[in-house]
Amino acid sequence: MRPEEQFEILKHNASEIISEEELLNKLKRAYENKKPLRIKLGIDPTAPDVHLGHAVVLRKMRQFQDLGHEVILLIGDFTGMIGDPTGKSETRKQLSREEIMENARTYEEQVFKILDPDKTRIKFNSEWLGRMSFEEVLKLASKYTVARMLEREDFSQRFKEGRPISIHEFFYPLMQGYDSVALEADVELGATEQKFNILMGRTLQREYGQEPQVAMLMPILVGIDGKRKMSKSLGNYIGINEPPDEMYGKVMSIPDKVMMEYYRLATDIHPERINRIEKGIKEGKINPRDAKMMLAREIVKLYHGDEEARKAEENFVRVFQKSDLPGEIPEFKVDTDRVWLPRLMALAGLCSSNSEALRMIKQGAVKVNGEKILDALDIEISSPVVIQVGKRKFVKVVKS
RNA sequence: GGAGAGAUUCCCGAGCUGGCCAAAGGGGGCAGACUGUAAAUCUGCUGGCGAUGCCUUCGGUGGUUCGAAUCCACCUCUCUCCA
Repeated sequence: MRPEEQFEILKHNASEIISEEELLNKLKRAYENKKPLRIKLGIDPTAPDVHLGHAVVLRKMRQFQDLGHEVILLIGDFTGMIGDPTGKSETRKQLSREEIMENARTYEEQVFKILDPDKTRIKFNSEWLGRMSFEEVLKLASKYTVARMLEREDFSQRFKEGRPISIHEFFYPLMQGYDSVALEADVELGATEQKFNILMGRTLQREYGQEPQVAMLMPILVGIDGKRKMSKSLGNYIGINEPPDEMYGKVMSIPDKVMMEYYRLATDIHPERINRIEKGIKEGKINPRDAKMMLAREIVKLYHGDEEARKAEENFVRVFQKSDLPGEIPEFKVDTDRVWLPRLMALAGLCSSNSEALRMIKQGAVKVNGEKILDALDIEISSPVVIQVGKRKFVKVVKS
């Protein structure tokens, strides 16, 4: 494909490209020399749950791949020892070789739902970072100043507020930047929050006599709470490995006001059609709920296929619009005839403790076989019993 | 190296003239009502335990006391100012 066309495709949805001109030039050169660009995406080996937020970047990665470029998934096994300084995270415990490999494997499994496994190279940055001598580290550290380091928002803010910053945290951006040097990356992809680190790569590449990489920054997808960025630790994420029903339900629970963001960043629907949907909602021609159902179906389809998406929608309608039981309810086996309800709820994973179960019961959140229960009773399990907690948690208790 | 300040339950943050403290208030979260598993609003809950009581929790370890988040000693960590 012609470089200009490639450029237009790649530019879509990106929140910032530094610089567009450089990217276009690199694309042109790659085209002329028939030498694909080398695209870097760094990932942390500590979070094996890939979610829709990651997918925004990964899907862009896939575009590069489909255009014939070389994609490198860089597993930050060495940088993972520090952890990207977010201010919250203290120094992370060092992961063992096995843990890292295990995490990397889990990661691959998920990531290859989006990327083409045959066209993806995987690298570990311990390969070069782990071998650096102290002298080389000093050389690296001399390339940047404290003042410039403090420009990073996270650092400056913590500095200003008198919160601790450990010296070794300064090394995170340096290390990430050095990865680009070691890989001779042409483009580094990341979320906008990665801007500082990715720009560091440019600086260091220049210092080490290479042509600087293009920084390609993708927008951050807001979590299902509609407020903060999607992340595992905030618990507001939709994992790409989640079962269809769960995924569908989570999409339905996002606030209306972020729905269009999801349309744009998490689906493959054509932008013009998205605009029409947006307009339709504004003019009251489309019910926001229906638009959201379409969105949910679309997202589920992406990761589970058409059929599963259709089933998830059916289930959703049945459970939440007709307040029926879901088609499939997870079973929980017990080997006694009578169980104290709170205990049963805790054992079946519907609540985290007996005490919480008691609270739930008191608040009228618990139904047994469709009947609201307000007292902590014993339950007979001679025949299967369906317990519902809140709107969405169901378990069928069966005697084993 | 010196001088001060501080570390509280998921988070922020009161309490710190010892018992009324499982610990105010807010945030977040969960649940109920209303809905479209949306938003807004109102209400309740928010350490564990078959439970009007008991157990573990207020940076760590010891101590004083009938009794300590609260007092004392030492330790660890953090911040601020000085060098």
